[in-house]
Amino acid sequence: MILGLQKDYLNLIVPELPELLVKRYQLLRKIYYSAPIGRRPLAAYFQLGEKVLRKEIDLLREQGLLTVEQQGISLTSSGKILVTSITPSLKSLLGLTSLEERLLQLLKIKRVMVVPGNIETDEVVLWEMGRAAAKILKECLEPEMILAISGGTSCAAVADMLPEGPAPSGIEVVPARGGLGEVVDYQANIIAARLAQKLKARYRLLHLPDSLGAEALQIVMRDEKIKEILEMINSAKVLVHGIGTADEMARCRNATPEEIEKLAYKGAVGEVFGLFFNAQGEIVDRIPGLGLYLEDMNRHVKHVIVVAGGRRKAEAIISIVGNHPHDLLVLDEGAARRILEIAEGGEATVSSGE
Amino acid sequence: MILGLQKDYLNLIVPELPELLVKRYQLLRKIYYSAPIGRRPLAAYFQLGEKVLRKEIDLLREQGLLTVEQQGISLTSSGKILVTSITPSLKSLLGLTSLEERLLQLLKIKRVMVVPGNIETDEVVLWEMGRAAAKILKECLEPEMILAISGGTSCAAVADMLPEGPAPSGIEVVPARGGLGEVVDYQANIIAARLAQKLKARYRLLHLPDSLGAEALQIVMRDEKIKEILEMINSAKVLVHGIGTADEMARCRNATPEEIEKLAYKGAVGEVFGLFFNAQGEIVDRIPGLGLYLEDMNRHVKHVIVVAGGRRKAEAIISIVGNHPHDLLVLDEGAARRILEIAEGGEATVSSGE
DNA sequence: CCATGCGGGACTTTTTTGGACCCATTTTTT
DNA sequence: AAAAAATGGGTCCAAAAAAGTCCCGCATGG
Repeated sequence: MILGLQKDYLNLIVPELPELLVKRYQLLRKIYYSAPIGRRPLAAYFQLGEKVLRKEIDLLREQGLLTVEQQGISLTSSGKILVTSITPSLKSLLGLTSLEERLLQLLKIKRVMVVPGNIETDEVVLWEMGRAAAKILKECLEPEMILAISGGTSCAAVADMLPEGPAPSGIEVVPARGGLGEVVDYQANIIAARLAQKLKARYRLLHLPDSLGAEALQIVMRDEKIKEILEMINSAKVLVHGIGTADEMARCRNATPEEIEKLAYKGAVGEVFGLFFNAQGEIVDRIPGLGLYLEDMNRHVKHVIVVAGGRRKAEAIISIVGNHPHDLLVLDEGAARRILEIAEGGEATVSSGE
Repeated sequence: MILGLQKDYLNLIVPELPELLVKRYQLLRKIYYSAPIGRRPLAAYFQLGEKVLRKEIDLLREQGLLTVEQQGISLTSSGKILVTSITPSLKSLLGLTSLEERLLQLLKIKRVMVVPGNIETDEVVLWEMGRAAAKILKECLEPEMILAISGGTSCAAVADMLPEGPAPSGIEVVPARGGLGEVVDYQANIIAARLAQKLKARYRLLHLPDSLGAEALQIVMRDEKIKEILEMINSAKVLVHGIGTADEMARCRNATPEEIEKLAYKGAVGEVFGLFFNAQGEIVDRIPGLGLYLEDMNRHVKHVIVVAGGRRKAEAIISIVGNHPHDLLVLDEGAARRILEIAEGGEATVSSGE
């Protein structure tokens, strides 16, 4: 057996380190986002016994990382600094850095960022992903840029976690797509507005009337204001979007059983902008609506930031990110590990339903 | 509280890490040097219960770091690699690296190396120090060099731990000093011979007859062979020596109680080459004998490697190393911490007898 | 050939852990 | 203003894990 990096030594000689580390890191992270929070809700959140959690809290309090007062548990300034600063070393210690490298060459993208944890079992991972993506987003911003953002909880997290502060001037934010009767699209508008507020930028929304017939779209498109926004969307320089799994998207738009079966037959695994992709990254179906055209996007866009988390999103991420030249992927550890499991088992093809 | 380096985060969030780490590291290190060794002698060595030690052994075995067979416990190849490779990261994790930096500027020397552990409670630390010093020594070697080495267990360890292998040609090894009726000087000769053998180099010894009168020294010095060796010693380019505490040296040479009292009165704290130094680094007494002259040494020598370990050697090290431009100091964690304790308590003066 | 020391297992005692409460107090809600 | 809920802290007790002790079969080395 050949020993690798320095960090691996630690895991060999103190194998209980990762467990201790992630347990306490998760704890601190949760408190960071939920402070002040009581012992009982915390224990319930992590499904731990009350005494077990109390012991951890006592330990961390003795380390000066948190204070426990009548109104609940909060982080001290040291604790806050730790939670925000430890991530890089934690990542390399947990092997997430090497995970990132493997993803980078597997998906052939320019940059990837794996956030520790699994969004499906720890909701703060969503905020962490949002924070990571927001940080990247800020780096991409330039004056007079048009920024398109889509809907979904992931994108909402990006907007939420973006720190309010100075930003390049003249930026305009638009939703990436206006759909028909979709809650998600409604959120896209809200998210765009919120993002613009954080960036102190202007924004334009794309409101389409509910339950519009597909043929009526042609008429709506002739509207000057709609046309203008559509042009803005398609000349966006930065695009932020999440990724949906095909089945969830179908269920969410109240599809009939036949429609769902049809989607499955076509091999749809992922959805983005109302477009359904199969495992090979080909479009196999679309939800009627207006917004981004993929061809235009590939021509004009400068940065595409994809945010997605959770093991069940793995196939969709492979399908979409692996087959399009996206700039940057922010995902969680759960999705990352699952992606590599799938890739190592059957090279980017959908298989092993777990 | 301001958080410092990355490593410190780990110690904050997993405060039990150092304990686990050093316990297992010491264990592996001991096995490394004593393999194959049984469970019971190991438990006795570390003063642990048999069951406690067994648990650690089981854990390390499951990690593939050691094998336990009928004839005892040994390290696997992974274990050996780990013990020899983990030292740097271990040192920075235990704060030894910052200890080194503080020593560097306190003693105003060029290079310092702190070996984890305390020689007084763990004898393998002596071998580790020897190995560290031997490594440095190898770096210093050049062809046609004269190498002087003194006596003592520390220097013996250096010679013992030096790996047999190719070395620059034409090197000659001499003992740094020939004393009168000293066991230590006898060792110096042996150590020089052993070192030369490891380096495949020539060596010259300085044998002086026992219990020679001080006045007889003058006569002996006129001997051609003795003179020749003395010249070699005083033109040595590399010098390796240990450090003795004044009281131990006095006791070891069977000094009378009056002599010991006299030494204490003069403020002697450390000894090297038969010269006694007070806390200010001044020579206050000397054991009759032949060998290195300090003045000559300072003029010709290129590298001086000092090896010393143990908390009780701290004062002596401060006295001697802190007041002479020695090149390199190899010491153990015990001595290092004690030195800084003393220095912080009373700035390089002898105080706080613990 | 025997004595010594080895690892491994079994048994018992001790310590630690973990779960379920209750309590006084503060904060929030009504 | 009063009641309701949530806070941290403390206690009791069962369960589990840890640790000390002893014994056994076996290889090795004198």
